[in-house]
This record gives sequence, C-alpha cells and structure tokens, in this order.
Amino acid sequence: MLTKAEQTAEFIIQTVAPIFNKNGYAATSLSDITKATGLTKGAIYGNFKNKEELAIAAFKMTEGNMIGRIADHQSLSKSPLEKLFLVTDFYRNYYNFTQEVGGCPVLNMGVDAKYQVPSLFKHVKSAITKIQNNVAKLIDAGKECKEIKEEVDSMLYAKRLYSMITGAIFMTHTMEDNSYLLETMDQIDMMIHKNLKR
Amino acid sequence: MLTKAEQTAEFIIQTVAPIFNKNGYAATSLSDITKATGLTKGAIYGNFKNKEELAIAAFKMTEGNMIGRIADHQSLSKSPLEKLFLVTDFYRNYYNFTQEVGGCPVLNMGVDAKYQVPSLFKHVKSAITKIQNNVAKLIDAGKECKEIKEEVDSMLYAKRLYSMITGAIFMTHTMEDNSYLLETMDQIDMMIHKNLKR
DNA sequence: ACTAAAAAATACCAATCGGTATATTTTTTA
DNA sequence: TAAAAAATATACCGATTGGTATTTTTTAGT
Repeated sequence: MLTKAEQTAEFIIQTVAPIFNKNGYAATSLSDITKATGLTKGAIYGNFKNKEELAIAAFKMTEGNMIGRIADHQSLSKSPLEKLFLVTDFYRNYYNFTQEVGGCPVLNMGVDAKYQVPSLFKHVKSAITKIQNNVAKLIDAGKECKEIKEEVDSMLYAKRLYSMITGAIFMTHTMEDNSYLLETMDQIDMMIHKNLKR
Repeated sequence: MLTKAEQTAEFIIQTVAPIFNKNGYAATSLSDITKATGLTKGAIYGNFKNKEELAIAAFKMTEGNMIGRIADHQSLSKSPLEKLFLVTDFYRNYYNFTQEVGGCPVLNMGVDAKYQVPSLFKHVKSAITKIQNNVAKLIDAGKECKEIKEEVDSMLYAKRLYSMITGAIFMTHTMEDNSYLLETMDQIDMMIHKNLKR
C-alpha cells in the first residue's frame, strides 16, 4: 500500500508534468504548481527537494509512460519487421497523444533543458538513447530471423528513423499540421520496405 | 547615416539574439540583457517597447541572417538541381554556425515560444514557410529546365526535406553528435538523386 | 559654441520568484 | 483512542522580475 506521501508525490507529478512540458522549466513557476495541484508550497517541498527535482521526476514519469506505450504497441506482433511498422504506426497517432501531455517531452525538454537544466537534459539524452537502441535491436532481431537484409547498418537506420520521426514531430507541432507526421511515417514505411526488408 | 538610436538598437539586437536563442524567452531576464550589453534598462526600454518586442526583433534578425546565408550559398550555382544540393551542403556546416548563435533559432524558438510568446511564434512559422517555399520553388524551377522529373510533388518533397533537416538539427544538438546532420544530408542527397533527378 | 532634442542612466515600483522555518493538521501506530 | 510521527499549511525571507518616471548625459542642428 502506498503511503499518503507517495500518493501525493504521484499526484503532484501527474498534475505538473504537462505544465513543465508545455511551458518549459523556467516558465513554470512554483505558483503555477501550487495553483494546479491545489496544494501549498509546504506540500510540494515536503515531497520534492526543489523545483529541479520535481521537473526531473515529471519528465521521467512522462518518458516512462511514453516508452511503455511504444512497447505495448510493439507487442501486437512477434515479428521484428512487423514491430518496426508498429513503431511508425504508433507515431501516426502521436499528435493526439502529445496534445494531452502538452507536446513531445523529448523534443520540448531537449530544447528547453539543454542550457538551463543540465541534470534534466541528461535524462532527455538517455531517453533518446533508449528509444534508438530499441529500434536498432529490432533491426538486429529482424536480421536474425531473416526478415531484414544482413548487410544493413542497424544503428545507422535507427538514427535515421528516430531523426526523421523527431523532425516530423517538430514540424507537425509548430506548423500545427498533422500531415508532416503522417507523410513522414509513410516515407519511413517505404524506406523499411525498400532498404531493410529482405 | 544611422542615428545613434538605430546603432544602439542594432547593437542590442546583435548582442541579445544569441542569449534569447540559447536560454529561451522566459529564462532570459532584463538583467541578462543589461549585463551582456553593458547598457541600462533606460537604454533598452528607450529603444524597444518591452522584452517581447526585443525578442521578436532578435529572432527576425537571426532569421534574416540565416535565410541570407542560405541564399548566398545557393547563388554558387545557377542550376536548380545544383541549388538543392547546395542546400544540404549548407546544412552540413550548420552545427558550427548554430553554435555561434546558440542553437538553431527556428527549432529553439519554435519549441520555446509556442505556448509562451504567440507573437514570436508566428514569426517562427513564417520563417519555416519561407524556407520551405524556397525549396518548393527550386524543385519547380528544376522541372521547368528539365533537371527534375515532371511528376514529383514539389510541396511534398519540400516538406520532407525540411522536416528531415530539422530532425537532424535537433538530434545533432541534443545528442551533441554531428553525425546526425551529416548522415541526414547524405540521405537527402540520395533522395534527390533517386526520386527527383530526371 | 550654444541650444534643443534625443538618448541613456538612475532610482524606484509592486509583484513575483524559489525556498525555508515554523505551526498546524492529518495519519499512522501502539 | 491517545500519543508519536508524518504530512501539509502558513507565514515569511531576501532576491529578482519586468517595467516606468525622472534626471542626467550625449548627440545633432544652427
């Protein structure tokens, strides 16, 4: 059973994560946080050391949630190649998903935290590495079961894939036009068919 | 001849642009601005209505500078197809360029200003539209002089190109690894050869 | 060189910032 | 159910925020 404090901490994180994600670290004030949660500074600082630690906790929660969703979606198929297509399939609905949480956490915090909150920025880098490695491993597994060409450079394609996806996320969000995301996923699917598939 | 005020305004913009670009709008304080310029608030507010107007002026300057550099680089060739390759060539050196000015202004401000400074965000969108239209026009010109296939959708490819470039910029900056930018430019060059070139 | 106008510096404003020490309330445990 | 412990609220801190009114300095025109 969770203690009261653990419940509160979880509640604060859930409430505050989209605010940090939307507004960025500096533009999210303690009063924004108390107003949104309905709690006082006492409760916030009783559960978190400071604003920075709270922002990190919030990002880690959102990151975990996101990676979990991708993993869940991938589990729809056993085939590595199919799982790759499920990745693009996941990102086809990403605009809706990210609007719930105030934009893409990796993109937003990657830009926001870089020069402002190095401790948080490290977590962004690690999140990217995780997602990228997941794709690389998928490609390797695809080679092993003869679905994917032996000669493809899995890391090169993992980087390509995630780089393209992130670009599409940025464009869709700033141009407020989902077609960037959809067209890029089509393009990636084509790439998988042409360059990866055996 | 420029008046004193015009000189000062220009100096303030030049000094302050990289700071806004690096730190974002909210995290750039008036005291950051006075410290960097060596001027007082009186001088700042004598030349700009407020922080917001200054941030916009700073972005417009950086944007103009950037678009100018792309245009200059394109003028190295008369051929539309060659100009397309010069675009990717430009972005191969983009990591160095952006480190001077504290990161990519379009990317940074696109993320930073979206929910914070709508007036500034509009300018980011317009900057993207300009660059994208420039690429689309290049493709159209390429069709006209028979360098590029008649059937290619110029807008689709302009969006693809800029989306991929932006993704690579983000990845290179947050992973602090220039290979994303270089590999993406290789990939785009390949795409031009295979899908656009006649 | 003198003067009017423009520009920049100074001094100040209320509001808000992140954070803390203390008091109060709510849980938990005995 | 009473006491101990944990969690939350209150009240406060100095520093800084963006912005302005006023004074001083500098520039430009004669």
